[in-house]
Amino acid sequence: MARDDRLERILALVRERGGRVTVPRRAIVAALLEADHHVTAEDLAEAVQRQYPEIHQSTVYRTLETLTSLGVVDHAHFDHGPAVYHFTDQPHNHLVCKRCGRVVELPADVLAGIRAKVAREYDFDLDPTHFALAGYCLTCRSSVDD
Amino acid sequence: MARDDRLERILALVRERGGRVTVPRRAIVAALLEADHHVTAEDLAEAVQRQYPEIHQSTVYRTLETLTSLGVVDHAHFDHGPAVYHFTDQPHNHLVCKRCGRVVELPADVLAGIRAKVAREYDFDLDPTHFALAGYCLTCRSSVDD
DNA sequence: TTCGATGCAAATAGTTTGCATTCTA
DNA sequence: TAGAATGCAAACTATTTGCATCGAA
Repeated sequence: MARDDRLERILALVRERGGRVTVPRRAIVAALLEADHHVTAEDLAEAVQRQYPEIHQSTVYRTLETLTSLGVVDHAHFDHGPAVYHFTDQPHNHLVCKRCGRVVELPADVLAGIRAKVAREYDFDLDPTHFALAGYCLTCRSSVDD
Repeated sequence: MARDDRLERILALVRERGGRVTVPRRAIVAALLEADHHVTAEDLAEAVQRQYPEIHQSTVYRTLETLTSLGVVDHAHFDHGPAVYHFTDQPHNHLVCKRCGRVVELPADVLAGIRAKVAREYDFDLDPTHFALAGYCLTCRSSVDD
């Protein structure tokens, strides 16, 4: 299946960079492929530990760091709370409600205009997906009372 | 001077809400008025402690929380590292370089268009100043090598 | 058989909380 | 003088690091 192909392709990248393909790395990448959405390092550790209980959280963090430097993985910050990891090939933004914490997804192209403008006028290459965008969802918006 | 007026106005707000005006609160608000720019809770604690060494960090956090719920103060998150506090009457965005950490300011109106669009199409009232926007500054952009 | 990766424990950074005490209103 | 705010210490969450050991290449 395509998922296995992706797994092998990523592991090959690791090798090409002089990295080693280990049981934990394979398991962590596989878990990320399976989750593939808004997972924290802790989520991943849990998933991986169902099969390999001895794999440590710090290994998960280190592997995610490695994958990040390979450009395969990136993370985003939601309001307070842990970072969430995702593959770099599906860029999208997150809107996080400051009141209820609900997360709304936003296709990356919605911010394309701003990105161009900021590049032009501020010499800054925006990666608008890195941080979530905060605000209030419709429900909480109407109940804001302060 | 105008700064003292602002101080008193803010403290009056605290009182109106049933809060109490104490020495620490006065000192913390004064310190924030003096700094008024990209200050962390720790910065504020330090500033305040030069005059009142016994004022504790946790009091600073609690006071900032109070001021936030009054709508006077807000904070923003830069890439990793502590939150920075500012008054709500000077909204602006921050662009933070993922490589060198440099912070570029962006007038709030640059994102006004997006804000309207997101409100219209996603029923979400964006507060784009809450999180910094990440990316690469011109200098680091040209030296990105991974 | 070397050196990169791991497991574990401990450190770290930023922030929050419980509780007895203090002091504003 | 009631109860809000404080100081202090301790807890907590997310993440990083040092180091001895293990195992992929």
